[in-house]
Amino acid sequence: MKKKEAILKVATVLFANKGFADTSVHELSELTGAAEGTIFYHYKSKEGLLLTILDKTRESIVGQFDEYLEKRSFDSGMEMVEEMISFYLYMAGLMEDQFLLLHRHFLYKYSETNPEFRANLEAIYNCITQFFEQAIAAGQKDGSITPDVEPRKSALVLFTMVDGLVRFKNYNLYDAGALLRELMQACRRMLQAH
Amino acid sequence: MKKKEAILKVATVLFANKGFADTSVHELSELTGAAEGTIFYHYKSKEGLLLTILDKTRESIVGQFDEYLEKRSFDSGMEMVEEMISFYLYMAGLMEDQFLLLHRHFLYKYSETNPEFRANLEAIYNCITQFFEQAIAAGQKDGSITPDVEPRKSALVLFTMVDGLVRFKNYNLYDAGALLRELMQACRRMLQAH
DNA sequence: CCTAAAACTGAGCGACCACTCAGTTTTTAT
DNA sequence: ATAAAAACTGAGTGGTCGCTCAGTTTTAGG
Repeated sequence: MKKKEAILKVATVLFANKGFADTSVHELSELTGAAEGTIFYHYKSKEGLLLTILDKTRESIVGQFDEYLEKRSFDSGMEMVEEMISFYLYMAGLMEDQFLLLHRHFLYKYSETNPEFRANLEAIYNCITQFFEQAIAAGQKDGSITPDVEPRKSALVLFTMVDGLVRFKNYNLYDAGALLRELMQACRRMLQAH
Repeated sequence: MKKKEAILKVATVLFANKGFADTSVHELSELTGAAEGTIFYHYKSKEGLLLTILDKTRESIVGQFDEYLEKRSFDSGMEMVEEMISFYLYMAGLMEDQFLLLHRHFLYKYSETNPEFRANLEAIYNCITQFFEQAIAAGQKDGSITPDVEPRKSALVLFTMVDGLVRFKNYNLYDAGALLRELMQACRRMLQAH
């Protein structure tokens, strides 16, 4: 069971950082110490390996979000929004390769033809956006968030911002850390009741 | 000169939609009617072809932004911000393939080792973010935008949002059109003076 | 019409690709 | 200890890749 895990781990890093087509099975074999045949023994194809990685990624992300929100409680909806943004960015740092992978276009190409890819991606995005939506709806109930915004759509706009920040970091475009404070302030201004 | 252009056009579409590694020179040859040798006659390598595409993309995007902002004038900084967001999204629709290409990771991989890639990407991002920054600074002067925000960082947050929306559209994640109104409202709330 | 430059061709090359399979080693259960 | 199952191996296969190059066709100027 050692090599099976090693293959998955190394493949996650390489697929995320080098790309799917640019990572050869030969390379995976060299870096894991497993023969090429072993890779195909555990995962029937290179695409199958990618799907397994995506599966584990979904499991991990959705699991950690569920766990976090079960344990935590919040004084207000607005606080929940802020804490969720922090937690998202914390997770993106913790699972850097997986979040980088989620920004890779080949996943979305496969999901056009393979429903298993599609289902995993949808599960991840739905989980996150739904929690944002719940937070906004809760905030509108307790008065911490303005009733002028539409919860679902605002949740997507929030996600756009947070996910964009992660993309900045992953693509080495701008210093994401320096923007965190400004992003938080922007979200607060965007949602706060008067 | 006919085939040289055709190669560039077809390659732009395929690199953006299928990816760089997943597009073969053979395929480009078939779709353009040019022999494989012709492609290497005009562009010394596949990577050279990609660089030429990026070069034209930068030229086009920066050129159109400059032209737009030279011709237009705005009543306030806030209006300029709003119009720039509209124009960005308008351009992203007009040059769909080029904007999709800019979200492709292979460009950022090449830019780590090839300064010509880096320079083109920086020119594009600097152009857009600087105009956003100018708009915010102008708004702070004319009183339409709150002095509480830092122009440069807020410009990057704005860009995060707009670029994220384009990504949603390109990746077929959510209906970007339905989010436009909410995004605009979010930007206004985020920046408006009291 | 002539000629030189520019545009174009496609067979061929070595390298690499994902994947297979017949056989070996290791693990597990009895 | 033994046998069955699971894990693992790596040489081999057919195919595709980016790219070259010797030669042909088209274009442009005098």
